Amino acid sequence: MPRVTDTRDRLLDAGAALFRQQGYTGTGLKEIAAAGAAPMGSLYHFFPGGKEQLGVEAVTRSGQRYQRLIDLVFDRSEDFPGAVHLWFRLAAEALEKSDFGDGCPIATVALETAGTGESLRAACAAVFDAWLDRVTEELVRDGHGLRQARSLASFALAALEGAIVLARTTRDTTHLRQSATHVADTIAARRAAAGASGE
Amino acid sequence: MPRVTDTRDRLLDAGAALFRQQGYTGTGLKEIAAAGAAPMGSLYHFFPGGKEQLGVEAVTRSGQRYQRLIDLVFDRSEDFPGAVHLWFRLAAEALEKSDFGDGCPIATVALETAGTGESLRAACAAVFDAWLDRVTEELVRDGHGLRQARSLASFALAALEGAIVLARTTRDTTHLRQSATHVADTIAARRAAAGASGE
DNA sequence: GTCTATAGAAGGATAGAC
DNA sequence: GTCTATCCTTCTATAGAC
Repeated sequence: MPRVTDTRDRLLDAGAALFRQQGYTGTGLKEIAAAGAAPMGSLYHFFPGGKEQLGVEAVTRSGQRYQRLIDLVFDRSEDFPGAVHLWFRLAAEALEKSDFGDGCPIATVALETAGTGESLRAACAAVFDAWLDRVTEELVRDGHGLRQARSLASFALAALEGAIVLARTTRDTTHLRQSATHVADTIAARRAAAGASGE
Repeated sequence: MPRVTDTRDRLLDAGAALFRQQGYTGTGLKEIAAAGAAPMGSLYHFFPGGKEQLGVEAVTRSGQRYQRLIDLVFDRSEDFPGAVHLWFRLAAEALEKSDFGDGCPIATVALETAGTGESLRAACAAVFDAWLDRVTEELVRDGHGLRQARSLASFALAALEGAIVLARTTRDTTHLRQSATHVADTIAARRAAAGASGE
């Protein structure tokens, strides 16, 4: 006996996966319904707000899931520079395993809907903010002042996002390894400087 | 008496602008024709390959135009760290002037078509490679070894692209200023280290 | 080369039986 | 809650007059 949320979850997962690979406008509701093994009627039963509602919920879900991966990265790393290397490496492996299909789960949707579609843009922004909060927290724990931690978190996430753009487009994960090195080195140097000047 | 290329150029410019703001799948050919003040018949007269051909040519054109802006940035800067600050600042100003509409002219299309649409993906990759070549050349001129210059170029472009993603999504150009500082500092430190160890 | 009209397919959204 | 059939719009693409 299926739980009432099974179909709904399948649709969200299918949507999240397709949005990640093809973007929001590039994915049709019929495609999502087919991938989620559900008829159109069920899709609109669970998401009366249509594509926009499903998009917002899928982005939010993707954001939460990816945040658990960030948690895992920090759990397994000694310090922040080590976490950066692991994080970027996992991103590179995800790309390689998926023939460069699985990049950032929300960046494509974020760019597509930054100008049109305010609700989706806001959902993507909330996800980025949550990730930045988590990374900032870890940098503070690693000895950085709050202000600098915020700045470095934005920098690290930006480098990751941009490296994924370059890697997917050129089909070359070298970009991720290169950015990882420079980001990790920069943050290590910053911490040394902060420590030296009296934290 | 209109030159034969006028209409064609207008369509390319209109397409490039719309793709930049809304992405490839989010922009319709009728929209491009209307923005270019041309009927559908003219669009297919100049672009018999349809949307894909127009997309490839628009991306290529955007890439060349943006490369001239990169040239200008380097012309006006004393050294590479200074160029980074100017470059990121111009990107921030473009976003602010356009209500966060004008980000990277090709990143959205690149992410949308990375998996589907090989010709567009290749066109975007060619643009990124050309930009990276130009930046690498400048880093070499600034005293970096070729290998390190390539790596730093990829890193700098990645940080810019990612910061634009964050800025457009959160509607906050702080991300661009923060990444600019860290990228400029990192490259300055690298150059000092390379210079000290005997280039 | 320019323009209108329209074909043919795909997309989002609904209705209504079960 | 599930599923099918269908409406309406939009999209890419083409035909054909001028």
